[in-house]
Amino acid sequence: MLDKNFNPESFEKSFSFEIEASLRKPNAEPFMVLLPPPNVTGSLHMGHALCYTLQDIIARYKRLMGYDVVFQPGLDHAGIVTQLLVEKSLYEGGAEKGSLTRETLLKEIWFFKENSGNTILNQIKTLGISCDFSRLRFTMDEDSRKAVTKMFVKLFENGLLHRRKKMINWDPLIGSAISDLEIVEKEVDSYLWYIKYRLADSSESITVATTRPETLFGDVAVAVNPSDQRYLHLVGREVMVPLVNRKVPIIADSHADPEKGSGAVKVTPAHDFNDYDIGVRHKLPILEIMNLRGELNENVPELFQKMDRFVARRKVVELLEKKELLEKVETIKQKIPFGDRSNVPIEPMITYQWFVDAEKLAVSAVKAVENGKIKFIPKHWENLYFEWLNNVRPWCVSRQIWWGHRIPAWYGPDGQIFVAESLEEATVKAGQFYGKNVVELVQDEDVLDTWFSSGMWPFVTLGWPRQTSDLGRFYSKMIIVTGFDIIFFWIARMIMMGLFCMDEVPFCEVYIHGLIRDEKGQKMSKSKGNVINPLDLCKKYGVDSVRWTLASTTSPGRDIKMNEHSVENGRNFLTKLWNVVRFAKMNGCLYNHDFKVEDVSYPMAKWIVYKIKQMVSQVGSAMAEYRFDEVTHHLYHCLWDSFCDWYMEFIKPIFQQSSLKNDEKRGYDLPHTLLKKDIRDTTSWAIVQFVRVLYPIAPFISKKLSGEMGVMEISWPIIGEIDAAEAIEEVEFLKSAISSVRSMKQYLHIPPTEKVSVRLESDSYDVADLIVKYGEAMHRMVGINFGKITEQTVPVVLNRAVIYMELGSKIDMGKERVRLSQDMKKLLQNKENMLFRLANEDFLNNAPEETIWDHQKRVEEIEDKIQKIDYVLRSLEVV
RNA sequence: GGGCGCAUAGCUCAGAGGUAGAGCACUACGUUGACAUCGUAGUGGUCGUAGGUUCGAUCCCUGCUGCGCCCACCA
Repeated sequence: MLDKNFNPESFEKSFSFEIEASLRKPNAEPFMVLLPPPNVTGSLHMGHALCYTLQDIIARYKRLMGYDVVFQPGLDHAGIVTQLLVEKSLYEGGAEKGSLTRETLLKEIWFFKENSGNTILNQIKTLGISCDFSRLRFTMDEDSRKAVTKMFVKLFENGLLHRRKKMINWDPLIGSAISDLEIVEKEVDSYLWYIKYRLADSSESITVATTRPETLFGDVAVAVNPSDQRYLHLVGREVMVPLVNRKVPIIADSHADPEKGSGAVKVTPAHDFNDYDIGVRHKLPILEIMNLRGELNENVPELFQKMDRFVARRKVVELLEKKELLEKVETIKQKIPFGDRSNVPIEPMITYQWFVDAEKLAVSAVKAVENGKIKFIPKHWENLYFEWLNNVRPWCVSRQIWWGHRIPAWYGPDGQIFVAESLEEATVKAGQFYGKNVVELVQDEDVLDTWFSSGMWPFVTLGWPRQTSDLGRFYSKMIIVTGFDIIFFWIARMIMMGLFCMDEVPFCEVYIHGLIRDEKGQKMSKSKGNVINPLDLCKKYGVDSVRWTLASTTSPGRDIKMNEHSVENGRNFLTKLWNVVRFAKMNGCLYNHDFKVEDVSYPMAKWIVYKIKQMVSQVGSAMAEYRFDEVTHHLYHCLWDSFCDWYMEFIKPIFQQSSLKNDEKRGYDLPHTLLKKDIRDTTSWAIVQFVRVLYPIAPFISKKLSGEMGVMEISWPIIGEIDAAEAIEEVEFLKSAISSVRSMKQYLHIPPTEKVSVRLESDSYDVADLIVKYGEAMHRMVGINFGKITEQTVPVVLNRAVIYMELGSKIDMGKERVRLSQDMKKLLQNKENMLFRLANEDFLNNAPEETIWDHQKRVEEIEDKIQKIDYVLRSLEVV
């Protein structure tokens, strides 16, 4: 027997889903869910919990629907993050800065990976995520290394990958190039300094406004707008760069904006993207004044050499002021780019890097979404995808760090590049190139952007470059579930690389979920201290409750405001189900495998079968559309409202009849022995359907309760056809009768426990039959006895029936009349509205037939009620 | 500057061209055998704003306002 208390912890640990996750169905339709591989350094946060839960729901549902499902787990080596983290812990452990060699650091990181990489995997298992862990992959495992290397060579040989000297975003803290995507703009308080540049050949000067005075050492020109009348006469003349007194020209370039600053701008091609472009346009020299650590180099006066860029800034300003070259200073709000991992301002630097021609790869990637081969859910995210890909710039894939896939390029003594899958191959190529056998080759020091390997994940996890059977079977039959923030980083790159490499889209659906926020709608962050740990929630409320809550609060295109309250809600629902099963077992219900819904005859049973059939189909449609909120909604209301509140209450007398004494039976005897078995079977059947449909969302309790009902295998319900129209009518009538009587009792302040005698009158129903079938239940549910009425009565007007309640002297006839008159007024108003519409010719001509028919039916119903109330009102007048 | 999303009950959010919904909260009443992690009955909304299309708009279209986000630029 089940515990009285619902305690998820007591059974959650006893279920493992590894076997069913690894089960293959070679003859079924293939379907794959590709888990976005979490970072090895990661630990589970709410975002993971949501993302993974949704995928798990999909994977489990697809399994139930008979698909051959691969739910592929993995871990991402997360180059920069991991290296920073391990370095930090080593330094904190006493290692001297700069003392680490490539080999020792890599050894340490691998050690860290072996020991900590499992943390998040175990957390994923705790959440009940049914990945096939026997397929676990790591983005830096040997197979991945081979694949990445091959891809690099392939891109290179197709002319889509080049090594170029270009200006890139340099992160001085990490000491590496980073891509455009790894930058975050931050608004900071800053200054705009107005600096006087003296003309070389006169005492005149031109004022230049800048936010970066320290870069003036690298100035090679001053630019003004060609249409700026103030400065036109100066174009072509020369100015002295302050502090170094180097002559540079004044040039006309449209980049200079007369509205901004002083209208004149210093040009530093080596350290600013726009200035670099100006430099190219005007064939200006490039003067680099900074090293890769963000310190000024030997091209600046000695005083400033090796000085940090921000220290140098203060010093420069100080000196300019002293020399009276500083005209004025404005305080401004400025947005400047920061490295997203290092959180330091990035520095544009001209360096050699490897670039993928993303512009070329983007063409087919855009097409694949345009022509519907890949669908985003919700669809509007496609706009974002298009916007980015249509303006995509070369992707800088080289990183000057050590943790990652080493770039498979080797350099000859003269700098000649040999891109190959191995040193041996490179050596052969070099031999051919130089015409001799022994050539000393040096491998590129850099590693690849982490997203390079992630971008290949859909086919690498399927075995590529080996032509495995999985690769042919599951590639492009996938769904990806993820947050919008990695549409560029990951989704777009998977599509580009997949199309390039496999000539086919990697997946067909991309489900983009919302962000989890705190209850005030703020982003969760450690610094704000508003982080909710999903595992804490699981511990407190049970994993299933958390999963249920995540599913029920997610809706397309909307972020989730998370609070514990909503988890309580989920827990309460599961508790309800738990108690349903307790009730069933107390009454001897066990799943009967021979039971057929077609054989059900008792109307209440037919009704619940119908309700469940309807629910299953609604849940199925919702699942197909990934509307997890609707899935839970339908389940919730079918179980709680239909099954618990009505079905269970109605069948109690049948289960409990035997315990009643004769004088308590009030003559509502039914052929109980027969009925009891039918009802037991129906009840068990119903519970099993609930538990099955619940399985994708709350697998632990589903398994547990399914077992309790005697069903070991969970499968999706298949429900036969039944003709339930009459039963539905009857039950809906009973429901409205009971609700109305309850309402009336409350209205008249009759205590719920007080029994009331009633008389049911109807020309549409067989009153005696209803009383035999449901009298006992109605007695229990509302405290009414069917019998003779002698005293004053109050009528409860129903559809096609009236119930008269005996109330003795408690009724205030005057009050009753007022109440009924008010009801009447509303009904008349309602009827009038309907009739007005029905009298409108335009309405009749244009509205769909169904709508018109609906209106007419409604009028009939209203008229019936009006008639009854009218009748009752008149009878009250007689009294 | 370009783009996207959102605006419905006190709160969190569904929703559909034809009688406005749920959960929570709130009010009143109620624990004898499934469940107080509960039950019953209620209160509560001119669906942001101004126009347009339509027989009919809260839903479709346009403008506006407010909030959130993305991209680009910023000397």
